[in-house]
Amino acid sequence: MPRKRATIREVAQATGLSPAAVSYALRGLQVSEETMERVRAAAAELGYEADPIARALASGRTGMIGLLCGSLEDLWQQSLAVGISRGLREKDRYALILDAVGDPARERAFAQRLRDQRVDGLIVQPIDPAAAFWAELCESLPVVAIGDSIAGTAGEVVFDNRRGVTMALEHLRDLGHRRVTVLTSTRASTPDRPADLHVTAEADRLGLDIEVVTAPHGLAGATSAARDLLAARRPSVVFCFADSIAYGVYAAAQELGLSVPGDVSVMGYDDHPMSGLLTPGLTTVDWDIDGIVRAAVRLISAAADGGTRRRRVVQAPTLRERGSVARVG
Amino acid sequence: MPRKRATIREVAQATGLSPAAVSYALRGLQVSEETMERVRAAAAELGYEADPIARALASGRTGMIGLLCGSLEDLWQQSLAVGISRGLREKDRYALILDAVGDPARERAFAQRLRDQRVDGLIVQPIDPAAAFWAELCESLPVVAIGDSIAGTAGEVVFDNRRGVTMALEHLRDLGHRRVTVLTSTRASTPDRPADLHVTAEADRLGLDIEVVTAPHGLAGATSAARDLLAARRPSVVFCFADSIAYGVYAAAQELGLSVPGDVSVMGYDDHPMSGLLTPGLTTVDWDIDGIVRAAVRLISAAADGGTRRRRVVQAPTLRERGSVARVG
DNA sequence: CCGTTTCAGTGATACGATTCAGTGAACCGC
DNA sequence: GCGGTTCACTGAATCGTATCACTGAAACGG
Repeated sequence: MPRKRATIREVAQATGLSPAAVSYALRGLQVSEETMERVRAAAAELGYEADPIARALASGRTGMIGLLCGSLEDLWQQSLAVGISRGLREKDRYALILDAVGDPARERAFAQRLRDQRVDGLIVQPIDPAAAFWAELCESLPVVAIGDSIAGTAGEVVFDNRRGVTMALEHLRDLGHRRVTVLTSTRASTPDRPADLHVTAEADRLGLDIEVVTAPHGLAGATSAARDLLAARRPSVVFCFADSIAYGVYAAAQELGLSVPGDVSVMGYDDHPMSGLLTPGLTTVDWDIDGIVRAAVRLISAAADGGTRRRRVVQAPTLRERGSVARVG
Repeated sequence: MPRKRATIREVAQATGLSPAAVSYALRGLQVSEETMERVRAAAAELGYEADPIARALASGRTGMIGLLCGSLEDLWQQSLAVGISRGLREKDRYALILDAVGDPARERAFAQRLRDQRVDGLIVQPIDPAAAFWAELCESLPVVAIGDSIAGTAGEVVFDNRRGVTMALEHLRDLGHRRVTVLTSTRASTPDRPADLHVTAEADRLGLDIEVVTAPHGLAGATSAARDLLAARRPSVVFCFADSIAYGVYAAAQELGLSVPGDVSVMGYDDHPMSGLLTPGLTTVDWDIDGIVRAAVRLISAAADGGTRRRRVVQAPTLRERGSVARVG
């Protein structure tokens, strides 16, 4: 039978102190050096460790940070989640990760569930940044948004999507492409997503013809959408709004016996570690995932520790040219 | 200011019942149909939802399952984690994911931390299945092991590694390879890992020469180890003990201007979704990740719900031949 | 030497549920 | 109409910690 855990009361008894004193001592508060030592010794002796649940109930704090992902089918978001999780660990916090699977309703339900779980803060890659419930949520706990901006957050790490889109489209134009098919996913389907707007605006400015196609989320969804697309009309270039969507295009091209970039050029957006390993390497827009992770962890830690200044970090893109876009015309 | 949450007491007051009755009613226990309806209505009216923390303290259950990963640098383990997390959601449970980053000491600390968090069960991909602390842990909560067997678990999903290794090595032998370099990672560095044993045993049986090289964990570690390996002596084939290690070999080969499989053949182990997208596709041993996810979720749910029968699921491998292994001799 | 701070520690209560033992009423068969 | 069940519900204890309001003693300045 599992030996019952020691409680704070037993430590109190062992040291002849009150439970309150022990509670303070173990957190290095209000007590003399000597008592602290004594308490620590007794705690070690009894194998005592504070019960996180009871602690959470009493203090309202858990040490956990909620991480609400838009869709973990996306490999880039997986990398982000893993990175953030590890970054938080180094700050002695834990990540509670939930995956909205591209569904706004689930995003809402999960966000509230995380609040109920008393996470000390929430990092979110919003699917629907314009939704109303965020306002209420931001009032009851610090929120850091990644990607899209949400009103009322304690901080945000946003991508300069205008710049990223411009970079990508200019690159395509410079290589002679005139008509661009944009392949996005349901993750990005909210009508007024800034990135989508930028695409049409920038395409206009650059004199490019644009066609936007939306794929179901996930590698399978992207592959099947790409298959339909490539089979129906063969676009000269597909601009994918996530590297993992581009992977789907590679897969579809392979199935159909088309060569990249010979028959169809592909441009990505994200830079996942695998993108350099494909043949040809995927030309993409790199958002510096490590930088994003560091910024997000820093912002949420500061906010959860009571920091009050609202911070906004704008991530600058870099073009990674690897060979998946051909020169034409 | 955030409106304070409604408590069970307020619902009790609103319905004229005792808090106990409300508690029962909301869980569909012990009360009349009519009262249940009344309570539900009042709860909805007040926007009441049970506080998960208080509930956990009182009942000792959290609805969470701990997921302790060996190393999330490994893309395959990422897929596994995402899948399990989603599978648990469908059973109305949440996953608390921790990453041991290939470090046995951390594995131990995290396992105990998860127990303290009162997870209802623990799914683990053990780094060090022989460690002593598992026994104690298994006594205090249901544990399901994936990959390697641990004594005392409530269930396990193990891979028929003997069979998988045999498949891979026979395939290499059939294609004429006589000397095989095995590239493994620190994740697999425990001296007596069964899979390693199988390699030498099977190699003996098949009359193959074996050389084992260990890489640091993660894509970067694998790449640098592969770079050293390929530069020093050019093996005819590298058998990687995880697809993500194979990705490192692809990267190193590309850097060094070597072709796969022309200059060096590569065999993987896992079958990650990306493996089919590389050029050439990675020949690998597929463990049916969806099957593993389903089995693990089923086992831990049963155990956490009080099921008592110890279950063992043996996963059978399939060879995915894709073209990264050349015929020689 | 007095009044005020500071220090170290105490006792009680709060956090918000679950759960156990018990209670009165209704119902049962005989 | 009586002992025994069952039903629907109540009251109180419990989970293990944090925190608030105090208290007695020591330290301090003038």
